[in-house]
Amino acid sequence: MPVANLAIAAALEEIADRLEIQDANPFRVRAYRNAARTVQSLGRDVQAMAARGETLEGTPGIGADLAQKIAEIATRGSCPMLDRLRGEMPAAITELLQVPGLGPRRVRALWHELDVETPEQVLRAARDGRIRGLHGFGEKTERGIESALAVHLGKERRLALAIAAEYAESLVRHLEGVRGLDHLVVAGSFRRMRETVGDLDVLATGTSGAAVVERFVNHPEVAEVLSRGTTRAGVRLRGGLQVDLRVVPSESFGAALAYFTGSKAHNIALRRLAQERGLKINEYGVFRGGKRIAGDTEESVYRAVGLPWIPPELREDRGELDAARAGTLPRLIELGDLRGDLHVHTDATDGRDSLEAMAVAAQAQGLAYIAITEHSRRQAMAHGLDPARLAQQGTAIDRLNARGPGFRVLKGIEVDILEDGSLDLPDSALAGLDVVVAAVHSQFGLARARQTERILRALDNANVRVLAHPTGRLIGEREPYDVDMPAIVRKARERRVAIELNAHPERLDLIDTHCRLCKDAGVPVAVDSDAHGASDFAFLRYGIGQARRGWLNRDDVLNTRTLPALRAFLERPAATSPGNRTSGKRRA
DNA sequence: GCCGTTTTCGGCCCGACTGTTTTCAGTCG
Repeated sequence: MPVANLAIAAALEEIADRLEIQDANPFRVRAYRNAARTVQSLGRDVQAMAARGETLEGTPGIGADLAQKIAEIATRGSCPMLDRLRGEMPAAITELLQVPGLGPRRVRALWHELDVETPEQVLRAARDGRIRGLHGFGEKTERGIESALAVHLGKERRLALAIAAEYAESLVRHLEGVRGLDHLVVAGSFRRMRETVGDLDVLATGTSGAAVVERFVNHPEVAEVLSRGTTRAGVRLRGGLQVDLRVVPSESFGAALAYFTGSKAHNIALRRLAQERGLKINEYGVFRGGKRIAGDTEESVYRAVGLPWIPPELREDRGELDAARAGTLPRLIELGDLRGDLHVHTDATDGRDSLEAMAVAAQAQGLAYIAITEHSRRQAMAHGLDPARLAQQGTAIDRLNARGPGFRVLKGIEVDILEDGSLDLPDSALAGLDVVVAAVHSQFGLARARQTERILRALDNANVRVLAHPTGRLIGEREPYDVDMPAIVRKARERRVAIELNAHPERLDLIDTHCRLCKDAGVPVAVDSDAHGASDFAFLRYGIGQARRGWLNRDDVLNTRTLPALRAFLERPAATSPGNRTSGKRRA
């Protein structure tokens, strides 16, 4: 999504937060939250739309009023209502809503009764014992707030999916031995393969909930038990990750799985659909009146409301229910569909393993080909290749391929896009390669227009076949650089260039909504590991998760193609007369 | 604030757990 959309969504969330603290109509609050979500996952740049005088009116959940407010926020960063709300309450107060255990009512009470408005002030009030005296608060609540605030002020709260996966797998192993345990699944955003995970939701079915809960709270990593009942418990692990467990009867497995997989927005939409049919969905099943009519499997739940099963990665209320109803759900790509990997490093530059070791590992992963794409010379710290070393590596690749048929190693490069949009290696060095992957590794802070122009110019070089990690973000570390992604996708279509979905767990760059942008434009996406070591091909699983979240099917992904079909795509258009914009080399 | 072949007003998803309560409000997912 364009960065500006994120800012607009944040402003809408802020309105919702402040309205909530003012005890506004909850459905009005929800309207703002829904609008924020819509703007955030929109493929179009709302700021650019506003500049053209277009609004979002008519988009589901956005009427005349919200459309007008969004346009104003897009133009000047705020709107009169937000200005007014900001004037009526302290600036930092919305941050308190992020603290577990603090909702709008308590935040309002703390602010009005104790005149505290920042996390630090509330923490001090808790430590001074000033909170327990307030109506509706007690000593335990005060201690809960104190400990939640200490965590909140300590560190960021969302973990990369790959890290969460290690905890999830450990928890599953720990619980598997419990007697009477039937199903055991980690649901939630983890199952939806979101790029970061705020907490883990473990769902179990079986005869003895108490036994499962008992085993669960005794996991060696548990630092604190937040709650425990006979069917549900919550803990915080030593690393700070919160894990919630829920145990339901086996006949409710499907309903509970759907329920705890979410997303919340998807569930709300699904239950509304059920309501229209005179049904009620909860975590125990689908009910007509008092009678249970479905719930043992997820399929049965969706069937009850007239829909086919919807893959978890799509459950974000971004049109999947309509698509399911229309029978147009995509047949999502699977890890096994990948035939190759077009972004791989070796120890010739900053990789950890040799060319041969990388080839062996890729083969073990089930791939039929890889492209070796080292950094170019500008990346001095990574020992980037100059033309001579690139040629040397080509010779080594020839030798490897000569050993026999079957697995193939392609010659490539991850060439730097320099600040002016030119490439870090001359065309003469690039022309002989099988695949040229271009990427930005410097000057992340350029203004949007310049950054976009820089990348567009790089794509005009006819040697470039793939644009790698298109926004340069590092999850939780570095923001994406500010680019006009719709413009880049348009250029990629025009130049027949693929766009990479970098599967490295810290990158996962392309994001899901941009995957859909590519899909809709017919621009192939390359799901690549960016492997710097033999074990890194395992990253592909996360790239596939992200691709599925972006609605991609096998045909949308470049490296599902057979080697001959891939080569056909990689082939440079024959040189033609200048000015032909779909083929031919650009003038230098 | 949005939305509507039953409605332009009156709806808007559902349940568990905790703590502070004597029957429930607040929060969370």
